[in-house]
Amino acid sequence: MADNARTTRRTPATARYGNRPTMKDVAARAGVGLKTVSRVVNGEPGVTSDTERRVQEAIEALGFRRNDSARILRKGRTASVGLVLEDLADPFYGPLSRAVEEVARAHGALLINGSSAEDPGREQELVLALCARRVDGLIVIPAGADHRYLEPEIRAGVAVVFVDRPAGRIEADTVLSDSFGGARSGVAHLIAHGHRRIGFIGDQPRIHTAVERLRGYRAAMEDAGLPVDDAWISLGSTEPARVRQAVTGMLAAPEPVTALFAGNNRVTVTVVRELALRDRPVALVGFDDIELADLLGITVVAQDAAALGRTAAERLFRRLDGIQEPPARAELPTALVARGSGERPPA
Amino acid sequence: MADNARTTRRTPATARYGNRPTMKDVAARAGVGLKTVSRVVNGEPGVTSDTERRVQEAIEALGFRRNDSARILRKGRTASVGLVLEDLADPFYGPLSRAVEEVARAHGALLINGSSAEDPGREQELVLALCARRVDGLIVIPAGADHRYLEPEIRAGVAVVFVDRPAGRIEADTVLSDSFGGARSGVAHLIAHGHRRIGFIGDQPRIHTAVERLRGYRAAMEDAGLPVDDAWISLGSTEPARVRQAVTGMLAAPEPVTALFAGNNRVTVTVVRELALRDRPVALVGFDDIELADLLGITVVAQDAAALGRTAAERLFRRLDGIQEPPARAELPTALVARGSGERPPA
DNA sequence: TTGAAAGCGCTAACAT
DNA sequence: ATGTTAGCGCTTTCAA
Repeated sequence: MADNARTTRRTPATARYGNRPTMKDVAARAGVGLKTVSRVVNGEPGVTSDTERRVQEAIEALGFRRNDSARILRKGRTASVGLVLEDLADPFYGPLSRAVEEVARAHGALLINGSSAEDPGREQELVLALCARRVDGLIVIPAGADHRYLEPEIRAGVAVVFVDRPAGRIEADTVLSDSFGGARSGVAHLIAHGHRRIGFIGDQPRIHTAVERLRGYRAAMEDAGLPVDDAWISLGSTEPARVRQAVTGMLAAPEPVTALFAGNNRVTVTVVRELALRDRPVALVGFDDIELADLLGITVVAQDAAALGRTAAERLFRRLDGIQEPPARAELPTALVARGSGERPPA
Repeated sequence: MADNARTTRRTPATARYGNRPTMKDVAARAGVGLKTVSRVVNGEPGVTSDTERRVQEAIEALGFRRNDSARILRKGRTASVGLVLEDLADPFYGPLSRAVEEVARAHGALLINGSSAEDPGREQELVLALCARRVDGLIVIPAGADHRYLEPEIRAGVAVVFVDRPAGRIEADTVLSDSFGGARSGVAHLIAHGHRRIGFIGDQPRIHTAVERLRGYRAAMEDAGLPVDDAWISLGSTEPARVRQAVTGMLAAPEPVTALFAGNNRVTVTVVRELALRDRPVALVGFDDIELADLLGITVVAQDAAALGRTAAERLFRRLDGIQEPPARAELPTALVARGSGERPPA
């Protein structure tokens, strides 16, 4: 046993992986060659059942588990995909992430998640860290507006799919919800219920969906031949304080709005809370569905977060399977769910 | 250029990593040694600024990015941690996961997420896959009740922290919410408002928190000297249909309950929906806070999901930093948030 | 059926 | 300041 692999380690200072047994150790213990262990571990044919048994015993005895880091290095595939989103704690992204995970799992891949916190620098840092790990593919909900930093990676073979928002300054597969159409139909719904002065409170203008939804708002107003007062439009942070102020401003005007369109789930929540403080019956339609919105009677334009994730992941794995199509853009429909708040007539 | 590394590849069939340039390629292009490239890439000292510039140029020109798979193999640390939870789409786990991510990020580590879907087999499969990847540490919200399969891994040096629910049949660091105390105070709150017949609707009895909360319920009843009728207790799946049936049954009895305690967020949501269909004013306290519960006036026993995640992750990284303490159990407090539904008097 | 040898791309140790 | 060599633990290739 003097030349046991353990004793010949040159670098005992750093206990690698807690000094786990390797295939070499298993081979030594079972009295077989390294490759035979590899065959057993991977279920490859060409091993007699007797040899296999001996190897299995050695594996059990030593508590061996294959080191996938080495396998990955050798095989050149990590069987993992990265998902960079804004914030996993946002109820919109949880289901999206879960849907991606399910598709990845069906393809035998693990999912590495990262939150950009809506910071373009952090997005890039995360994406490149994932590229350094050689994830097979990447799904990105972009925070930034310029993704040229990804060009070398894509050329090198990383598959990338953008979801929820489009890529900036590069061509790439993209899966979006129909923000424009959804907002347009939501605002049209308010107009159909008699409203003529409608406020729009949305996310920051550098976010694509915010701009698209505003465009939908304007289109609906124009379709109905209604004028739009700049005071009825407020884009900015989704911080409650900012949203509250916007609501207050629009309702305090000499000719106040009689209805509001909220640009996303976080805005909607704050608007609902703010309106609950007042007597005035202001109509409301929000973009994104929210848990318990049914009980509160909140009319929403719902998008299917899970479908976004699933569609993006399926596209990604088709790319990984080698399809050679030009980058495509998919747009998923939204659904107007009338629950009361959007059907209130003007005061 | 005849002996360029590219041309001597033995395995061109499988385009590894899309045939990305390696440090060797960069070294050849910059006319320096491999180790010099490594020094530049890792910001190590001992490189003249002129050499560094040439290396940087080669890196840019080739679009080189360090292959962390190789680095990981060599260094024996993956700088990643795994988190196995029940379902990332559940609003309770999103914030928990995000909190873990933030701590991991502060330690330079990435987070690999996996959902067990409350299936012990899937939990084990995920955990072992993460061990094979040699994640530095693991945070587990267990679905199963027997974690002896982790013993070899823990002996081999993987740090594991259990959160939200304790490990089964092994000793391990654990971070829990005070389910017993929280439920007890929630039920005591209902009793203090005059209720004597109180129903308990909880999750499946194989889930530790469900049992603990039921124990809290019983303790509160006993503290008040109140009898408990078995018909007032219903444990099982959190499927809406099952919960609806439980509510219906308890309210249809000859001596119906006048208040309900809901064992977790999913149960609460369904109970609220079910009660909204009836005229009878049934009091309700739910375990877990829910978005918009404030507007619906739902009294809850709130636990801090982010704090659970943060505490568990901090414990994990202290383990990775080498502390040698016996496994400990932390228990985080809950908070009763009165909003109306729990203060309704008996009908 | 089995195994020896080469090498994935990097870093550690040791020259120069 | 820079380079050379020897692995990390696995899979691939090829020979026995």
